[in-house]
Amino acid sequence: MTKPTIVDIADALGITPSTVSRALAGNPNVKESTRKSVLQKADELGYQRNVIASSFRKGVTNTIGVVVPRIDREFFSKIIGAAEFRLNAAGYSVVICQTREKAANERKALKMLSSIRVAGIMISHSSEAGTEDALVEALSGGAKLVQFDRVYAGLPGSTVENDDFNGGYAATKHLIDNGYKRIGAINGLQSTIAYQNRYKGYLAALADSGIPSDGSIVFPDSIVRENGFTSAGLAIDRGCDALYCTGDFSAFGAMECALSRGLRIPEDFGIVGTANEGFTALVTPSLSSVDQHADELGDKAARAMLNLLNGREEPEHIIVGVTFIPRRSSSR
Amino acid sequence: MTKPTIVDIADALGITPSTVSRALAGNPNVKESTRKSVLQKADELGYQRNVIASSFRKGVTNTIGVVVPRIDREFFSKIIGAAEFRLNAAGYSVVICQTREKAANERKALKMLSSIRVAGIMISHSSEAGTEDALVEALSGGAKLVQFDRVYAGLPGSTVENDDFNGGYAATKHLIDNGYKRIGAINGLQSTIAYQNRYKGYLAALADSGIPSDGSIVFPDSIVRENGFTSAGLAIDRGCDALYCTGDFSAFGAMECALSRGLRIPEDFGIVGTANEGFTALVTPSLSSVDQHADELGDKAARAMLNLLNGREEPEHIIVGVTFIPRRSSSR
DNA sequence: TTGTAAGCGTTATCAT
DNA sequence: ATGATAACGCTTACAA
Repeated sequence: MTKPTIVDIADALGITPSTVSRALAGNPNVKESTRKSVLQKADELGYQRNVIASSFRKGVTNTIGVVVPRIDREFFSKIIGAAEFRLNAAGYSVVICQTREKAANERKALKMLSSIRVAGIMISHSSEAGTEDALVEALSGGAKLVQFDRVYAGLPGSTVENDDFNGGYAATKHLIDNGYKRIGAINGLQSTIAYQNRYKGYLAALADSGIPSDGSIVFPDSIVRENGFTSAGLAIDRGCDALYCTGDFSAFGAMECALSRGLRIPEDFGIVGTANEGFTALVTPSLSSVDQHADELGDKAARAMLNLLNGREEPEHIIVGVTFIPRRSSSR
Repeated sequence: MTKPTIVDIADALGITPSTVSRALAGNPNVKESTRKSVLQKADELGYQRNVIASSFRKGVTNTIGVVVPRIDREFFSKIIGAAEFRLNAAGYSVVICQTREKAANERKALKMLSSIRVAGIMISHSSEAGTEDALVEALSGGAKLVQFDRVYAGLPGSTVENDDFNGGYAATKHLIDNGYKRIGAINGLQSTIAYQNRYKGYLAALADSGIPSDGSIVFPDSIVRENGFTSAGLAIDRGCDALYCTGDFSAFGAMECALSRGLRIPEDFGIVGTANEGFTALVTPSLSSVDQHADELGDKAARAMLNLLNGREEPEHIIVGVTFIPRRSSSR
């Protein structure tokens, strides 16, 4: 026997499908007794709403598309985990797409999401820019937009970002407070806004303490371990006694370099990273880092999405605070 | 103006929607010239198939549900990342659900997936058992099943698991080969089949080398860092000079304990972990570990799913090999 | 408060 | 190779 529909319920009760539909949808214009009998019969028949039919009729699904560069990065997987939790609780399912940092993949993902008529799109853009048009196109069906972490200006919808400026500021200030005198920065490719803002924080902290900045000890490379190692070598050659790093892996590379040169950490050389990856607490010496509250960020992004879906008109622009976690690598 | 449909294309071309539908679906019974004109007109009008309508008509979506305990664990996020990549390439979208190790959440997730009529379900079960009925129910609509990592017997569909036995065997054998004499095990709660199999591998390696096993140096606790520390203390008290650990965090805890007691690693004490988490290569001393090839596992699980979706009848039961990665913590 | 009836866009069946 | 037609299950004006 085939799955029961609202018609079956209606027939069994001697009423019409519209009333059943209304009762099931919680429409207030349904007599309490009618609602009760409908719900009971539905239960009795093992009725399960045909979500596809419903979505088809309404022209939109109860699905949220989440687009990230990669899901297997701790930061993103935490965000997605938290977002999924809240969205699921609100009755939405979550479709994920990875761009692997490619604009072409991002376009494809957006196309796919719009084709399955998602109710909303949550996105952290790939490092390759220039997908605004595809995003606008994907929203043409009425999907709501929440951008998080990596955000484009000039688009509709809400945004959720870290307080990157203060992350950079706090980390740098901590190094200053610990007596480091010549503090370099491995500050990431400056095409990424977040990295720009962290760098601004770094500069502000130096300025506030009357320390002149020096471009020769700033290394705007991709923040991988190897680059951290290389840049740290140059920084040390140029007289640095500390490094602010906009990533943990580059910070770790820097630490390896300093240790390989016989420097003691934190006595001779201080290092702070960013992201508070799980490994930072486990390495020797443990690595100070800026925690980005990924869980909170994911949760807030999901809430912002739900607000839009629930009819909120004015977009929200949320800043999620960061927390500097001092550890051994910079505490003397 | 509203989104164009196949009716618009048909009207514009003076043919019927059926033909347009067939042309778009790649039905061979369509004249080449007709197909061409349809595709061109579709492109011209900016036609996008209404996937919901199509799914509605066909009774099934092009969506695969993936159920895992948590997405923010490296092992699972890698699996999902790889699976998403392959499934997307095959035209499927991926819905994710987290159970957070709770059977109740797993039931809810399965219900949700069946309600959105997913074409297939890929699942690694929560540690709370007993959801077979919900799974069977969720499959009643015809969805295909692939179980991975944590697998129940007696269910339809394919399975993809690690070669846990050989992981335990190889790691233990390596310790033996490095001259460790009294090798304990932090082997995880034995309700998990994978841990059972790893433990069997451990026992077999000992037996093959003529080393008697000793239950007093086997610690079947939850494999968190703290338990690793505690168990290692007992193991050391009981004369162990090495530990096989079925997880990396417990192995790390064990390492901390050994170091805190003034033991040198690997000279005095050897440790191997399992999972090859990112941090294992970064800690001091670096931690030997069993790599589970999470990417490969995710990819193979996705392929198994695609095979079922493409009509394969006989389920596959795939074992994904593991690789022991020797590092400093056990190499002397 | 409930019923009527139309229609969402696609696809499958049957006929031509 | 194409056309005609019905149907998938639900929602929603509109009418009663």
